[in-house]
Amino acid sequence: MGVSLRDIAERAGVSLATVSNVVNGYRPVGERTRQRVQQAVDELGYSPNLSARHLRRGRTGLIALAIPELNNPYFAELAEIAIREAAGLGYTLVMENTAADREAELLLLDGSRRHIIDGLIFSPVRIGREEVLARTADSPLVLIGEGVHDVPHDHIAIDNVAASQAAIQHLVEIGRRRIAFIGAADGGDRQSAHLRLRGYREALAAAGLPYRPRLVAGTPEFGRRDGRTAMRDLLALGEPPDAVFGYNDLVAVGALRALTEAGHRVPEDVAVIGIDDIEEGLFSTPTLTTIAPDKEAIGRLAVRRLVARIEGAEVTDALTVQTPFRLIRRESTCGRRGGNSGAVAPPFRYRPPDGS
Amino acid sequence: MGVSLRDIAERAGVSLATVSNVVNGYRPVGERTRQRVQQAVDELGYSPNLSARHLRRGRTGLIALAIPELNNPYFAELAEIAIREAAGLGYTLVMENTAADREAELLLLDGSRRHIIDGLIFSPVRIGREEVLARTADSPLVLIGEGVHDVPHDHIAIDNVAASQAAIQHLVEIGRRRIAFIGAADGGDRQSAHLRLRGYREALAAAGLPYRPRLVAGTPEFGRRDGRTAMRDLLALGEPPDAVFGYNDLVAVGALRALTEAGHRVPEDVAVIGIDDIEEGLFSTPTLTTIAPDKEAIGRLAVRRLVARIEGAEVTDALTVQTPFRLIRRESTCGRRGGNSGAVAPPFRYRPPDGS
DNA sequence: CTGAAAGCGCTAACAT
DNA sequence: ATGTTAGCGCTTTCAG
Repeated sequence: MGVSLRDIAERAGVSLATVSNVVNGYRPVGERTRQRVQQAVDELGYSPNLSARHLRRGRTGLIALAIPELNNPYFAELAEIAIREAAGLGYTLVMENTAADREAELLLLDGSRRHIIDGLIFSPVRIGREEVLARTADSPLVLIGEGVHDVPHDHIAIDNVAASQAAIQHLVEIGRRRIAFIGAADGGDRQSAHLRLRGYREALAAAGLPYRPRLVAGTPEFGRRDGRTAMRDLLALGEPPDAVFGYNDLVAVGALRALTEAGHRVPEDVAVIGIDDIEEGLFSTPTLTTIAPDKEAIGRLAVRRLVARIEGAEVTDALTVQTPFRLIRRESTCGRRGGNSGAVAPPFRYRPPDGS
Repeated sequence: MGVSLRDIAERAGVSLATVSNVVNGYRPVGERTRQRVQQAVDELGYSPNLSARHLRRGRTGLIALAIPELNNPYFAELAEIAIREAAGLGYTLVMENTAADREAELLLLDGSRRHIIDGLIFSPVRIGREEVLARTADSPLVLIGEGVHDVPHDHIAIDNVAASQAAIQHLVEIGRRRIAFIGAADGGDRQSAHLRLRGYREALAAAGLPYRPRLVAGTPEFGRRDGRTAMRDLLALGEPPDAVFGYNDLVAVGALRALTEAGHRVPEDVAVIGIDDIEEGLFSTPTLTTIAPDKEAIGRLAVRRLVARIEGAEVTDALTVQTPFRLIRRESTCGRRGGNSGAVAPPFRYRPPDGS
């Protein structure tokens, strides 16, 4: 094994506790003593054994971020932010991919892994309020996304209904009337798909447009392939749509591809919009108009709330934060070519998050 | 705290050691005893405290995967595979994003984090052989990618020179003569960029084509933006190229975008090929021809080798494995439209990896 | 086949 | 300001 506190203590001629205090700064230490200890630490190359520390403290220093699709760039970007934030606070973040699987989600809530992590940031899609309430593990839980509401845990998400409305409103403003939605949850269990569908319907109503069920396409999952397949089906309709709202950017990219393959012009024949603002949408042909959530805010806030809870801030009630989003207009709805960065509209709606 | 071995032991009226043996199966246990213990475990809901186990065993059950760009879908896909494989072997994988930063890479090799992980899978890009040899940490290390060679560690990678050659050869076969390369390492420290450049040069020579330094574009990093910028520069040349080989798919996608913006047709005017086979290339317009490494093999092998070392297989020498790759022809070099999955060429070169 | 007991390295309560 | 000491929960000899 490596160098332990005891080795340092002997070398420096002091007690274990003193070394610990020099290393961690729990208690003040005399200047001369500190120097002797520091020297020993440097010479022997000490670094603490985390297993021991964690055993003693009852914490592991690990937090988990559980997401339904690691392959979705949106989550990859979110993960990157969260990892950075966690590291800054002295925690190591491990990623758990539930693959949108119900069993995996249940296991995460109460499985044996729970003993290895101090807290969990969770984006559930296949379980509901009941399951979260039934959880027995007592480590802090922060929810992200719209999967579950009204549970006694911190919760961070954008307002999906409002986001959808913003998307549809934009399509209406550029003169579209037959607006399709791709990515309604087929199985019926992805809450955010329902909310985005609701926003779609409400925005249509507000614009005085009829709701046509045939223009709503369900998808088994929410990747590029799903978007492409659904778009093909939509095109097979007698009268195809003149605009498409994708559940997310991945679905929208798939729709884009199907349209191109079928020889339709975007946005002239069909306009396309998504949600997530993944970098890919800035480079697709045409570039993709999107609703951009504030990933930075979501990732950082989630980690900060979680760490605050872990470190004992039981004071506040569970709080729900709506993070801001904005509409980014690009070629897929505007028809401009050659722009190298989508024009940024002023925030459609901005609710400044409550700092941790 | 939770339920401990002691709780179970008391409940079942046996000793600690027996419970441990029932739970872990280290030693045989009498049938009746085992049942009593099992019952207690079920009733009380025991699951082992990993910190304690790790302290005792001197291992943490954590392995790290350190990559230079989490945002690159290639690495995200690789990570997903590795996480799955690690979980199957009873390990938790944590991701470390070095962001291609030299300091971050050095820290990983010898920093304090090393005490928290049992082993490291590392894709270095800014450090070289010397630094790896100078490493003092003694936990197992598996290298992936071409960053560092000839060190006493297991190493898994594709043959970058051969991969480049395959790419160039393909471009030559479809009649291209002015072939550019985007993604030479500007700073000069990304080894794989050098190797891919070498393959490019050798393949040009083999085809009897001249090497034109002006057709080689360096990039500061290797993302979509870099590809786009470099492509623009290339187009500003008096006589632009008729084909482009991107360091990776991301760079190629950026080049694709620059070409489209500038009004060039792909592949008629300029053919484009990349390396990595990210899903995005299957949905871009045009779809992207690419050299596809066997990510599944790389990810699984890396984890398996590492775990084998951790668990004491000191027997074999460090082994270097070349994983297979293949050329996938899509629209960006073939001009076919409407195909929904790129035609798959037979493997250009296949070296079956040595199973762990 | 089962039990008793010695720590793994660290922190924190209690002394001095 | 510093030292002593009792465990955290587990694995693993060594005895029976």
